[in-house]
Parts: sequence; structure tokens; C-alpha cells
Amino acid sequence: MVRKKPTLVSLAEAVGVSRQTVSNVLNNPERVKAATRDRVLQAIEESGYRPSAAARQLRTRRSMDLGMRLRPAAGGISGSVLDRLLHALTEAAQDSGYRLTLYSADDDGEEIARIEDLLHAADLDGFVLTGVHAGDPRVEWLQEHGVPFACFGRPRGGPDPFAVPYPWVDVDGAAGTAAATRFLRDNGHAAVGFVGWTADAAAGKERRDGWLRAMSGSLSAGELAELQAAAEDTVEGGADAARLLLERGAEALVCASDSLALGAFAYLRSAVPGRNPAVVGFDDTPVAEAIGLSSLSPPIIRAARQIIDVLSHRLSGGPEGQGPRRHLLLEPSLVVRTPRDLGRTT
Amino acid sequence: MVRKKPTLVSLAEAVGVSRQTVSNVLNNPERVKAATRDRVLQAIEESGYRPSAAARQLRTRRSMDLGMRLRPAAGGISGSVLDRLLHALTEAAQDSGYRLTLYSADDDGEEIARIEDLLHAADLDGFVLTGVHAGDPRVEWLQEHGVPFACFGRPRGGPDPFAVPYPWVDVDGAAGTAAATRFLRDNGHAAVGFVGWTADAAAGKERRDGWLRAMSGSLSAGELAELQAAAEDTVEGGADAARLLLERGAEALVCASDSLALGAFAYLRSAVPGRNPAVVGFDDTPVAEAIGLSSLSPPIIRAARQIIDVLSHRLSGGPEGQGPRRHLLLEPSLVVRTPRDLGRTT
DNA sequence: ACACCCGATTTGAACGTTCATACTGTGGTG
DNA sequence: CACCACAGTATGAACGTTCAAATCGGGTGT
Repeated sequence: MVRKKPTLVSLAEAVGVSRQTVSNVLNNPERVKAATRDRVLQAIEESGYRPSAAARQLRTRRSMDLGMRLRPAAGGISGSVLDRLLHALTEAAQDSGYRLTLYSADDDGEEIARIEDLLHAADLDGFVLTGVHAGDPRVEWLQEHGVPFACFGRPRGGPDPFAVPYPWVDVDGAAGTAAATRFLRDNGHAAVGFVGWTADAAAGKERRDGWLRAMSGSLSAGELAELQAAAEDTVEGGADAARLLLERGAEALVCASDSLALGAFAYLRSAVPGRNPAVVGFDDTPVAEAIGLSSLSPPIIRAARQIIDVLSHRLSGGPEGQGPRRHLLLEPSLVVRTPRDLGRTT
Repeated sequence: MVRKKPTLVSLAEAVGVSRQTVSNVLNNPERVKAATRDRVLQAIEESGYRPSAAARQLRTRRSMDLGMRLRPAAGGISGSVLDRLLHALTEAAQDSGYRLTLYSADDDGEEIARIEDLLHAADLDGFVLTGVHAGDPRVEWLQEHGVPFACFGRPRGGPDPFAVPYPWVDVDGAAGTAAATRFLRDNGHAAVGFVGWTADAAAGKERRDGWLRAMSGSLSAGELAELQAAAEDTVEGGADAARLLLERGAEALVCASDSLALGAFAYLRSAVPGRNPAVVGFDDTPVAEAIGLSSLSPPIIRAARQIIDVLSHRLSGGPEGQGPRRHLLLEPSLVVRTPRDLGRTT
């Protein structure tokens, strides 16, 4: 059976020093003589001592605990990005000695209430925000109350995101679509089309710009205008857009999402039976892997690492000027797959 | 600006009572006179007081915090079930006043180490286990140390799951496939085939049994044997199996997973161009919705509710005999969709 | 009138840690 | 030789809560 939990005091008298010395071994090792330190460390090891988070938190008002909202209806084919972020954040936080606490809220206002709750009651040290937009009330509230936070996603729809004082990481959509476009062109497709969204202007425009950048030079502006289409972010939308662009002479397609790409993929399959569809999606969702669709994979692990690093630096009172960059744009990597042919399998 | 955080003491002297009275208003309201209670409650309201979780935890050795492991490679098309469970658990826990803390671990042994950590350091009150199997070392360890826990998923591969002393919730696979089979038969398909897994015997067998139950009576055992196939849990596997069963006369298919169903769906699409494929998947993953595939939706929210209820009952020292059932099998519900036709959209 | 009980409230102590400060001994300095 | 600096260690207090036990004012019963 397990003996009674060891504490600083019980450990101290076992070793024959004072509790503060043991505490120092853990928190300020340089203050204690090497010989003493070793004896204490060994005793800690043997007893399996773990400092009580509650006691420490009560004294220091820090919990080593970060909060993140779990969006309720994260469903949909691309909801998975946030889920993957969550996984990566959990690991990154754990590696840095932090814990991750989840909460749910239906809207921004409710989230603020939850944050206030957790801040007062549980002394959370910082928060990870997703889906921030210009004039976001959560950002305002957190800044006003001096609460550390970091965002996944730039604040869209406002002034230059690089000018805001708070940290964020984001995926460089333009770099992604540009890389995908170059890849398709290098593989012999001169006329690469782009399928974007009708809604969500900012992110969609960025992804289109990447394609545009990689295409310009070889085609006229008029020709390029013919090679792009906008649709709702659904499979049907993608199929419709693919049909349209195919008629206009597109030979390959870069899509703003995997949903669109899935539709385009399926359409090309049935419309041009002989050939494998040259389609690239965005976000590299599980479906893409399942059906063998090439897609742009966001560097979620890097992003999570960055979020934790920047929060951890801020929380340990690191120097203002130094530390990880405040704003970070990460390029997605193109995952190339060969489409699975399901119709005629042997 | 925010005033200094109120505490029991500051509140108490503001109202003119002792700290213990305020504490009692919160924890044992019946002990304090109605008039006093009202005065205190109002003061709490006005001041926005929140009891300090750390102080409470230090004193009571309870954290109101539950732990759950986030599996590292939860990817794949059906990883989403656990993610959806996580969402539902977050909400259910929050509703019951608990918080959810995540941790990651690469295997069961590492998970035990993490649990021990969190137990000592953070006083977690209980854990949610996923993917338990017969002779699971985590279960053994938790039981031995008297730590409350609840499982999502029955312990497979051992004796009767209903005989184990610890609580679990699970999805009734047989009920699901039986319902799907009946649905297809009611819609005029006499020969409904089943596509199962080669691996993962227990869960796969159960899903097949449901189909068998719903089919038996109308067909001979020999005919039924012809109408089932086993494949790897991939899209190609599903397509291959669909082709095979189609040749053997199947008119509709019930599949053990959405991956298989997706493959079968795609195959039927291209093999029998005129008709909409009559295929039902399992788990109702986002892909199913995207492409219009009917699927069996596991009652995740109910399951989460149950897990929290059973843990919460145990933790608040509820009577052994009463409270929520220890073992709960929940029937998935069939989500019927009309397939999207992407080839010939107008 | 006295002892007694009971509901309502208060007080002292404890949970395990860290901060601020106080103490010790040793070696160097005026 | 008295003094000081300093590294190393020890002590008191505090963080905010809850448990256990003490106190306070009325009634009641005899």
C-alpha cells in the first residue's frame, strides 16, 4: 500500500534540513550547496514526492494551467484542424510543464464569462484563443485585464495583423496555394484553376492570391479571371465549380478547402474517367488521406509549440524584447497522394 | 479597474458575519438562517466572489477536476468519435461543476505514470478511460489505488463485460447494424449484405451479429454466409468488398465503419451508374455528411452525460446501490441521407 | 429558578507551499 | 582583534478555505 503522501516538511526532517531548503532544491537549486542538494534530490526520488499544485498555487497565485475553449459545433469536414491543434497543444503544454483545461462556450460573450470564472476560481495563467476577428471582445477584455493569451489565427478583417500587440500564429494560406499551384504546373498542367469560397472573404482571398501569384507571368489577367470560381464550402460547391472550370479549359485545380476539393475530385473522376484528377485540397483532413487526395497540411505541431512557447515566455516574465516572435506565419506543406481508383479495383 | 479579489474573510466582514457562515451559505445552506443567507448571497452576487479552487483543494483534497488522455495518433477517418466525445465531456463536466484536464501518453504504462503524477500533484478526482481491454493495466492500477474512473467502451476480449465492477458506457453495435439492416429491407432491398473487418474481432463481430439477427428468418444460413465480407478498414477494402458482394447478389450494404462504407459507396456509384447506392456506414463521421452517406450515429452526448453522472455520483459519495447504472449500452441512431450526385450536377 | 437542549453562529487550527527575513559560521579586511 | 560580507540554512507568516469544536441566546420541562 502507498504510504502517506510526503510533503516538504516530512521530507525535510527525513533528510535533516529545513523545509525551505527542500523547496529551494526544487525552485532555486543554485542557492543550496551541492552536497545538500544531492541528498535532498535522492530523498525526493526515493519517496516519489510531488509538490502539491494546490498549495503552490495558493501561495504563488499561479496554476501552470492554460485554458482553451472547445467550440461546440466543431463538426464538419474541416473541424478537424482545431481538434488536431488541441492534441498538439496538449503535448506541447505537457512538455513545458503546463496543463490544459478545456471549457465550452456558445459565443464570445459567454467565453468571456467562462474566462473570468476560471481566472478567479482556478487562477488560470493564460488562454489560447481561436477564431479571433477584428474588434474581438475577448481580445479587448483580456488585454484590459492584463491576462496573457495567444491566438491561433490572425485577427482578420481589421488593420495589419502584424501591427497588433498580442501574439498569434497562423497558417500562410497564400504560400500554401502557391506551392500547390507550382507543383501542378511542374507536373505538366499549364492551366491550373482555383476554387475559392463565396464567403469568408479574408482567408479565401489570401488562398486565391497564392494561386494568382504562382500563375501570373504565364497567363493574361483575363485568362486568369476565367480560371477561378467561387462556391459555397460544400462538396457540391466543389463539384459545380470543377465543372465550370473544366469547361473553361482548366486542367488541374487548387481548392481552398478539402470539402471543395472532394467535390472537384469526385466530379473529375466521373467526367474524365480515364485520368486521375489533378486536384489539391487544403487542411489535409482525414478524408483526403482516405480517398488519396493531395492536400496542404497545416503545420499544427509547430503552431502549438509556438503558442506554448510564447505564452510560457510571457508567463515566466521573460524580457519583453526577446523570446519567440510575436507573430508567426507558418507555411503548410503539400502532401502529394496518388488517387485511389475505387471503381475498377481488382 | 477591478478591485482586489474578494475572499471569504473580506466578504464576511462586509456583511458582518464570520467567514464560516459565508462558507456555510455556499456549502451547507440549510445550516444558516434564511435571513442571514439572503444577505450573504446578495453580497456574493455584488462582489462577484468566486471561491478559490486552490484553497479549497488544499483543504479538502478534492479538485473537481477530471482527467482524460488524448491519444496521440487519433487521426484517421473515425478518430473523430473520440474527439466528439471530448467535446461532449467538456460540456457535461462543466454542467456538473467539474473541469476537464487533458494529458497525453504514448502507451498504457506511460498513462499510468501520468495519472500518478496528476493524482499526487493536482489531486485529480477521477479519470475517463478509453480503449480499455481485458487485463488492462490501467484498470488494475486504478482499482488497486481506489481511484474513481469510468470507461468509454466495454472491456473487450475478456469475460462478460457486465460482470466487471467498474463503470463503462458503450455503443450497442449490434442494435445499430440491426436497425440499419431493417431500414434497408423496409425500403425494398431483400438481400442486404454486410461488410466487416478482418481485424478487431470483438467489435466487428458484434456489428455483424446485429446484421445477422435482422436478416435471419428470410434467408438461409448458406445464403447469409455469401452476403458478408471482411476487409481491412480502408476505403479500398470497402470498395473491394462491395464488388464481391454485388457479384453475389447483394442489393444494399451495411458496413462496420464509414471508411468501408465510403469505399462501397464510391464503388457502387461507378459500377451501377443509374441508381443511388444503398449503403449505411457506422459512426457518422464528417465525411458521411459531406457526401450524403447514411450512417449510424453513436449517442456521444448521452454517453458523456453518463460518464460524468456516474463519476460525479461516486465522487459525491452517493449510496453504492443507487445512482446511475454501472454499465450502459446505448443504441446508435440511424441518420438517413440522400446521396449527393456530383457527376452530373447542373 | 435551575438545568438542559438546540439552532445559529463563531473561533482555532490545519492543509503544503513560498516569500521575506533572520540566523549561523567561515574567511577576509581595516 | 573587532568588524563585515557572504554563502548557506532556518524560521515566521501568509495564501483562502473547511473541519472540529467552542460559544452564544433563547426556549422548555420539572
